[in-house]
Amino acid sequence: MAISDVEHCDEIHRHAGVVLKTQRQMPDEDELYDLAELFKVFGDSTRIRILFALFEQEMCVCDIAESLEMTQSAISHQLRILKQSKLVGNRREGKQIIYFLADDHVRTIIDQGLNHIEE
Amino acid sequence: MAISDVEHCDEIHRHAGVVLKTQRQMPDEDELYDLAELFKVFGDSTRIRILFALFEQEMCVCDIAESLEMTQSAISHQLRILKQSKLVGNRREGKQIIYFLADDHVRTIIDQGLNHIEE
DNA sequence: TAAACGTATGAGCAGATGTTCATACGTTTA
DNA sequence: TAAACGTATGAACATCTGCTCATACGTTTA
Repeated sequence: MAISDVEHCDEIHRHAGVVLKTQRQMPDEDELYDLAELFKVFGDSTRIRILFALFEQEMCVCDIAESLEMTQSAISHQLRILKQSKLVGNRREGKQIIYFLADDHVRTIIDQGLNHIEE
Repeated sequence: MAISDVEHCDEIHRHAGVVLKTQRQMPDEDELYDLAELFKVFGDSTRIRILFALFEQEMCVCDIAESLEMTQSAISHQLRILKQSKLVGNRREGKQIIYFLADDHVRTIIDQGLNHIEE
C-alpha cells in the first residue's frame, strides 16, 4: 500500500499537525525493532522464570532445568535467546556452563512490570 | 513427564540446595504468566509505535493509523490488546474514540528497555 | 431517518515461536 | 583413549500472532 493511500479520517485540517508531530518524534525503525525484540524476550514465562532463578544466584544449566522442571534442551534453547539479548552471560566451569544475569537492567525492567500488574 | 523424571546433573549433593532455594523464591504461576503477558504486549513494534505516539498526546484511532501508515483495522486490533493490558485508556468524542496512555509505568518500562539496548 | 463517518470485530492466512527428539560437541573421568 | 557427563543445536511439529478483508456497530449529519 502506498503511503498516500493510507486511510485517515476527514478531520484533516484539525489533526494534520498531530500526525506530523507524531511522525517527527518517532524513533527510527531500527531502534523500535530492537526495543520490541528486547521485550519479546521478556514475553515468555519460561524465560521469565529463568531470570527469576538467576536473581538468586548464578546456576548451571541442569540446575535451572531441574528448578523449572523442564528438559535441559528446552532450557538451553531459551538461554541462547537470553544470551543473544545480553540479559545473561555464561562461563565454563569444567563440564558445566554457569549462567548469570548480565546487569541490573533485568531486575529493574521486571520490577516495573510487576508494579504494573499489581494495580 | 512426571516431576521426579526431570533430568538433572549428577551434582545432586552439591546443588540440591540451589534448586530448592530457587523453587521456593519463585513467584507463583499466575504472577509469572501475567508478567510474561504484559511484556508480550511490549514485544511488538506496532504496539511500541502506538505507545510512542501517545507519549506526545492523546489521539483518535485514525490519526494513529495515519501517523504509523497502517490500516485502521490493524491499529484497532492492537489498541484492543493495549487496552486489555491497561496500558492505554479511551473515551468517546462524537464519532471518534480518543486513546491515551493509562499511566507512567509505560514510559518507565520503555525507558528501561531503551537503556538496555543503548549499551 | 437514511446516509456518512469513525471504529470494532470475526474469520482466514502466512509467518513466528516454543517444545521435543535426536544427535553433536567439549570436558572430565576411568 | 574410550566412556561418561553436561551442554548445544538443527529439524519437525503444534500453537500462537499480526495483518487483511469484509462487515457490523455507534454517532453524527443531511
